[in-house]
Amino acid sequence: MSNALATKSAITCENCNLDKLCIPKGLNRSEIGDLKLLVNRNNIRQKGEAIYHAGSPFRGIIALRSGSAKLLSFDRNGNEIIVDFILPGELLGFDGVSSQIHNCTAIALETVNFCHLPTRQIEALTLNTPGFYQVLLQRSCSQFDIQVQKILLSRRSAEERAASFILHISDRLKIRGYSELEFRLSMSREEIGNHLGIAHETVSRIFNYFQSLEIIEIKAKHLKIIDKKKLLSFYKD
Amino acid sequence: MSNALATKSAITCENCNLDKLCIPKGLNRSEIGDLKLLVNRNNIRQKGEAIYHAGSPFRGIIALRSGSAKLLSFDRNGNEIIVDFILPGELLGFDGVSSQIHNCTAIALETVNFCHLPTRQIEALTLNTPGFYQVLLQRSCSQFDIQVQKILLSRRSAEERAASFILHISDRLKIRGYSELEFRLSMSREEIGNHLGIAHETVSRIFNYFQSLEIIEIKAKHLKIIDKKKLLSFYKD
DNA sequence: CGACGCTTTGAGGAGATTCAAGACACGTGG
DNA sequence: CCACGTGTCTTGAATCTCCTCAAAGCGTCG
Repeated sequence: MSNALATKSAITCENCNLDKLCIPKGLNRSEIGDLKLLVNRNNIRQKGEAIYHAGSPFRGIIALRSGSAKLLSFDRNGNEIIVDFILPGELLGFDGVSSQIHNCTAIALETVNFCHLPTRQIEALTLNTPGFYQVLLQRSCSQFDIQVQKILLSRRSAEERAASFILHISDRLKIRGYSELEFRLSMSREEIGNHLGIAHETVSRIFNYFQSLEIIEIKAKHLKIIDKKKLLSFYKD
Repeated sequence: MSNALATKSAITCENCNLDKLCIPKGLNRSEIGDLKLLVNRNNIRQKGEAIYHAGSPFRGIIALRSGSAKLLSFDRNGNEIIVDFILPGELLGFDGVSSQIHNCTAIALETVNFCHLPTRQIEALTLNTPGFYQVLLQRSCSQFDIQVQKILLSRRSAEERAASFILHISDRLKIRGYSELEFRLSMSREEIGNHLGIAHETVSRIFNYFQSLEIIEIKAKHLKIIDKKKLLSFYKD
């Protein structure tokens, strides 16, 4: 699954199949032309490798082209806390903009291919490409909206969080043309629980509970949504 | 306390005593000159009144000059969830940038006085004032860093959250010249609990527990930090 | 001074965690 | 190709933290 979007051909921002999702969204054709000259493409990381580390200097915004990653911070005991999962077409790196030092670490959950828009080029673009600043600001502020959703979610029960997690991944995969009803989870139960703020045993119990209700079928990392309505009602009620 | 920063004289961005905290931070003198012509000053709201509502169109960024506010969203049952408290000198409104519709509601916790930088002027500034875009982007991305801290906090015990809350308010008041050890909480136990994700009875119990340990003295809304080190150790251990 | 809202305090209960042990899956080397 | 070992996932039982419900105390403001 993760390789479906990877390619060795001459993909640029103009023909990249992520064009509806990535930085170009919000730019016109000429502006995309500007952008493609400035982006470093075809950066690769293997599973477990870091894309950047917390504490390292901010070097620019990253757009995932294939594979998935986890964005994490550390609590006072050095335990990792997974702040977000990143899917293809999603942007990464905003945790370094404010202080110019990355606040989080980004690690590949499987082989990833990404584009990199260096800091210097961001500055150049904001001067020469009027629409670019708005795209970037809009994106960074949409992170704010997303975080509000996370706060709301953090007040809900473990079952609601698990349902929300599945539905959220499903939606994001659907947007980029994957099956919304059957997919592979690239992260472990441990990582899901960490992200949702619940124990991995609880994740396991709830997934199997959903299975017993014939809402989903789950076997290891392979997930199939059987009854989306019922899953939604779990999330909404 | 809340009135110390309010004033009826001709305060502009250049002589505003919040100049280290508000939008001008990061701008040079000439840029501040540009800004002051564009800002609407001396907007007032009384306790309980809204500064803006969720669902209303985004009209620009707001800078609190005096008083405090709560920023809230609603869960599926219509209960309010307090996303943040806003103190003087802090910016408000980023929840409307991404979709141009406010995602949250902002309500005064006491009489507030604020400046308003309208959308149209933001666009003009980004074209004519090179540094402005960076300030705005930096601010919106710093919200991201703050949200990461909130995720970390949401994993911790009720006692740790309460200690963190007190220390956080203390730090923010100190920055703008108030006593860091003795101050008035402008929000109720209910609102504190809502914000921290714990029941208001739990907030009350923990505050009184801290008092029994001679870490703080608390009487109604008046709070005094007796032993900051012990409070910090509660937060860090 | 009375009423209302906010805060405190207690008792009982629910949801999720922790600890522990067993099942399963996957990759490695023989 | 199978055996083995390691890490992941599942399942159960005991425990704990925090919530909910209830009632009384306190403060504040008309």
